[in-house]
Amino acid sequence: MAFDKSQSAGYLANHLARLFAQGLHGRIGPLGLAPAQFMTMLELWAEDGLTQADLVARLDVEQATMANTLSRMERDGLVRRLPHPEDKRARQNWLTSKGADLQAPATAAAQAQNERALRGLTAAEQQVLLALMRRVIAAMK
Amino acid sequence: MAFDKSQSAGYLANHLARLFAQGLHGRIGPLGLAPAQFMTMLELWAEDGLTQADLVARLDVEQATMANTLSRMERDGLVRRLPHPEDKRARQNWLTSKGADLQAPATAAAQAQNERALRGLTAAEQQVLLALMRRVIAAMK
DNA sequence: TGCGAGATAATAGCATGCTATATAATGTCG
DNA sequence: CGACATTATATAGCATGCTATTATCTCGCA
Repeated sequence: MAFDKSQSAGYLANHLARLFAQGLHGRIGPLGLAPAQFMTMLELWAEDGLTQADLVARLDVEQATMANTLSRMERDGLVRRLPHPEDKRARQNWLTSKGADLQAPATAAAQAQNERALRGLTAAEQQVLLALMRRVIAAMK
Repeated sequence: MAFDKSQSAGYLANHLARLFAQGLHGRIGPLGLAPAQFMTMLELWAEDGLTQADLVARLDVEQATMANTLSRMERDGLVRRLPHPEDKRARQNWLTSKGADLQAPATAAAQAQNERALRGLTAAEQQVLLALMRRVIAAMK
């Protein structure tokens, strides 16, 4: 029995994620944002001044991955990284005004990408898909 | 209204794919295979001697991505890349015996990873998830 | 108090993925 | 036949993601 990739959840998840990333890249790239930067900005738009460790916990990526992403975001003028007032090991990540101003256009672009991707599904099917993905994620963590 | 990542198909797809990749990496890494290499091997196990262009079409990755993956696979002794007998531009990718021998253990590992990920869903729910992911992928291409 | 464990971040090294180019071979058409 | 487009592959450059390691700093507890 051959391994059928169209019956493999892992294969489909990988393919789905690549297509989403490409689509998002095309929509937010013109704003000066990359996909992983956008994910990080979402957290900072919700609560500014988070540390790298905070972001690692909220986004479930490795510390080294977040360190590199934050470094590129600082280079690109999206955040400033200032010493934590109570812990000399840590740095707080604060949005620049440029970074803050991107919230509306970037979230609109991401929403448009999600709608584009899901437009062939009914509202009920969309909710089923999201719920099943959340359950599988929770089961794998 | 804040953008809710647990309601974003793109965010969930990214998270899901990362978890699958980590799990698969842990299971097939000991065999000497990386995830993208496994995906490529699946096609070669089904039909040996495919060209890079064949693999690009079947796996829906960019040509440059496949070029790099095949180069690492050759370096790792999984494939041999020989001149195409009828087209001097192309090279055929042939499994080594080492590569061929990995089919059973690697597909078993991938199957185990899929089962691990989906074990919290009923068989019906699993089929719904796969079907919805396939439809979204088809809609985005 | 002071030492060792734990926490925070940076860095090195690698695999995947992308876009953009470059090179060579093939194919098409006037 | 020969110019031009097309096809097959390679390479450069970059973003994301991972594991492993290191340097600092904080904290709890003997």
